[in-house]
Amino acid sequence: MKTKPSTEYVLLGTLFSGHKHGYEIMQFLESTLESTWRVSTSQLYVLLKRLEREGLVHSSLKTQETRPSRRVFSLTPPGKNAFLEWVRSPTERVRDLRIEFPAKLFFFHRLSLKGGDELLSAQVKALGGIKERIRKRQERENDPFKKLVLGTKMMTVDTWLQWLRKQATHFVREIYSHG
Amino acid sequence: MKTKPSTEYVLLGTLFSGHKHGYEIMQFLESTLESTWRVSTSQLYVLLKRLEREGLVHSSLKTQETRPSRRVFSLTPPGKNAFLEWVRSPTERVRDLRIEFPAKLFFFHRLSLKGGDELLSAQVKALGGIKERIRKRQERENDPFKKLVLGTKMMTVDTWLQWLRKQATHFVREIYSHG
DNA sequence: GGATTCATGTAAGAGGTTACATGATTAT
DNA sequence: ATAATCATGTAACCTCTTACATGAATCC
Repeated sequence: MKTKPSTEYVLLGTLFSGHKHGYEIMQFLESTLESTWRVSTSQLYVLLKRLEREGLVHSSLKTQETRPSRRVFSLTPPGKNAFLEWVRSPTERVRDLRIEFPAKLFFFHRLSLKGGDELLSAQVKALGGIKERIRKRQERENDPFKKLVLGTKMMTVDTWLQWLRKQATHFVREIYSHG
Repeated sequence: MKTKPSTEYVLLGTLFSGHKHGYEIMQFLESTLESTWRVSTSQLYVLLKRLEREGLVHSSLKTQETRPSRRVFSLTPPGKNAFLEWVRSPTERVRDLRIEFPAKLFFFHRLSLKGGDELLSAQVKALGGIKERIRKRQERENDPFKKLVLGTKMMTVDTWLQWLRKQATHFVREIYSHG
């Protein structure tokens, strides 16, 4: 099965705690995820339409007296599953960690989901595998430029590993102590 | 003036040392920049066409006896300038550093360009400015999730600063000691 | 009276990917 | 014989961005 762009999972996540209409989703994202995850309004409606076509989301029109009608969206059971699977899986590519992993932690926090520790250790394990592959390539690489590039990759992975073990772990622990 | 996607500058860079035809550019990128910068063959020809339309590159057909004709590309003076300006400018967005900055260093190395130290210090300065802005936002941020995200940004900037001051500097110095 | 908020969308374009098309030549 | 190399391209599709369109209601 083809993996979806993560923005769609973020939209599913915003509907996890209950139905919302498009404009409401937009405001929610702006106020909570803010600079972490911006979706243009036009793109938002396109994605919602797609999610509905795929059966992950269901919508109905609610007319209002003094305001334009709202299209209210809610998660279907497959949509709920798709989100849960996404939010519990570690991010595979290092370049995607920057925005995707914090978003996952956000939902663990916001929705008081269980399994934050499992996600963390799964992510650490995934990065460990990547690190090992980089190390092996570094060993048999002679070209100084390619060594330099592999060095930046190794550096990035190591930095994320440290972050996962300290800041992210600390953040996840706080979810349960306060929630 | 609208900035071009950096792949186009990389193509200009491959022509800096002399004319090449499309297939040759492809092989050059595969063997030298390898995993750092991959362009699909179809996209390569599209980009070359665009660069010619914009006057940064000039081409002519060379027929061969036993092989298909080649379209040979070379830099025009504006193309040369555009490349030099790009390669000497620091990367503005942190997320672009990963692939763009090593590519710039690659060309400094490969083409024995002068001003590597200047690029390094300009990049350090640019990151310093970004770091300062993150620091200020961190100070007045209270939301724990947003603090966490700002933390990842700060971490990334710091890691790159360290890399620039050590590995990158070392690499640039070696250009001149060996070249 | 003018800007912002509410509320939803379409259209055009930028940048990229994968698949497809062609066809001779050389290496295994 | 068959696979890989040489050499150039088109077509379809995906994701996202920016601009445009509409129109009442409410805030300043």
